[in-house]
Amino acid sequence: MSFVPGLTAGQPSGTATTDPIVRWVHEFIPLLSALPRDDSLRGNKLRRGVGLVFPTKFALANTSISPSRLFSGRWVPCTNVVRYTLPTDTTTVLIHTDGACLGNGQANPRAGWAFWHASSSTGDPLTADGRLERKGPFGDDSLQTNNRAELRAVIAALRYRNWPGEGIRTLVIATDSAYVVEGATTWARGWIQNGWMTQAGPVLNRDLWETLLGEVERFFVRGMTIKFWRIPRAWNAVADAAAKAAAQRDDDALEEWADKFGFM
Amino acid sequence: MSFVPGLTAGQPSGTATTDPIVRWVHEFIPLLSALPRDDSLRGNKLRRGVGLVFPTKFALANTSISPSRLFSGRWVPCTNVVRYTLPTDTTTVLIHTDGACLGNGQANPRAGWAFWHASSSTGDPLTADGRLERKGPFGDDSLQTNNRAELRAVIAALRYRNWPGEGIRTLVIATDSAYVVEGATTWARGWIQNGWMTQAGPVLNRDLWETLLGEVERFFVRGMTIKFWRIPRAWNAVADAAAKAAAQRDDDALEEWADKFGFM
RNA sequence: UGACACCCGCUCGU
DNA sequence: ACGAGCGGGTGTCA
Repeated sequence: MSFVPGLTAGQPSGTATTDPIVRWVHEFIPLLSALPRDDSLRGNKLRRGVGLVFPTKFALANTSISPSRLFSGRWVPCTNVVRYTLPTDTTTVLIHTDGACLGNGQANPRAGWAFWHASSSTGDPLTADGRLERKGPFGDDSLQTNNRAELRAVIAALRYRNWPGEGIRTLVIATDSAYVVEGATTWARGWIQNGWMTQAGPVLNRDLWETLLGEVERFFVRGMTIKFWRIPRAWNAVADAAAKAAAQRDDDALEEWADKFGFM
Repeated sequence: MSFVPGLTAGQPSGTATTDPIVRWVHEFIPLLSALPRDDSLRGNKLRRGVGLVFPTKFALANTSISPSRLFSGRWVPCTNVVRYTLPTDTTTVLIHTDGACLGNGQANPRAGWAFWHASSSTGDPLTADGRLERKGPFGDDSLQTNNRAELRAVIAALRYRNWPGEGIRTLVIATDSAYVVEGATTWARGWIQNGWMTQAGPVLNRDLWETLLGEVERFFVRGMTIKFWRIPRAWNAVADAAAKAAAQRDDDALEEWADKFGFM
């Protein structure tokens, strides 16, 4: 998690220090005062992110070490599932996301999303999935595209459960989409500063980007952090298969945005 | 047979005419002046095509009419074989080609090619076949793949005999490989214009594509035209069986490219 | 220009 | 059921 540059820019450069406590105060106090006064950060209502805080890249992401080697299954009693956590820090949980769009860019595209968040006690992967809705989270008509599906998968994962309520302090989102990872961790800063413009015009899928940032902020004030990990496609087979299957399902795409909450 | 766009672009659009003679002059004169000055088009030496002329798709290729219904066997005295020609035009001859590659993409692939060009007077199909060489026509090391085998089959068929010498004016190559048909009739134009690049990098099997185009040009100046027909796999059983058998033969693949010329 | 996805099609195979 | 060999395209950004 890193902070929006504008909020910390006021700190005189002469006061630079390596004391982590001092750094924390300098970074955190202005951030708290910038929190929205309304209650949009409470509850689980959809909200647009304001650039308060941005996700970062998963630091342990290495050249060739796969998620399955870095994270290990750990049985979670209250939910009765096996989540994948760091052996050194069981409050850091891994989720794989993926989007699919059959006929992407063609006449009748069908987009679907999925994420893999746990395994059953018998070892079967537990996934959630769905068709991409015809409307965005704020009611905008939208197209069925691969990139919207990738973004939708992440938002679905973030909104699936009250993750901090499970004691999770860091959620690692593993995806093969550089669009998602770079957008959330790098490009979003610039977009917020320049009014959501790109070289070629307005940023596309802005509604989903803002929703994603909104979720990150909602979790931030509850002490949970979001990290992104760009993984090779070959490491994302479970979520990939689920997303393809969801896109293929014969039921038509829902008209309106519809959150899917996990049991409990 | 169609002409390279750049060579006819000089014709003022105002002179458009439907007179076939005039059209022929406009198209053919610049083409002739673009012919290579050297003698690379004479004899039967291997040469790289330069984009002078491209094969086209067989126009009579229809939804569901099979080669065996469209072409009929016709005894050719001087060679003592039965060739398959159009009843309405016995100078148009049909050849089936196919490539095979056992263990394609695996550790030790074995590629072979075959074509079916005639039948004996007793009705047995006459085919030619071989293993794919380890080196390309210009000496490049190359892999044993299905697509190289498909291309090799076409080149082998074209170089098998002095076809125009038999009075043939159109050679129809029937293959189940869309890679071969689209590549030769559609994609090759673009490749020549942009330096043999594709979205993902250099065009693969360029040596074989250039050789194929070279043969087309060699025949063009002798008044013979090459047409391609994409047929379903089920219609290519004879060539398929021969190609598989050639790939399976225990003799190792030849190191160097080796043309096979038919008897006579 | 580059990158990562998402596909569509045909073949070749295990 | 799985994979590779090949091409065409769009979705998106820097």
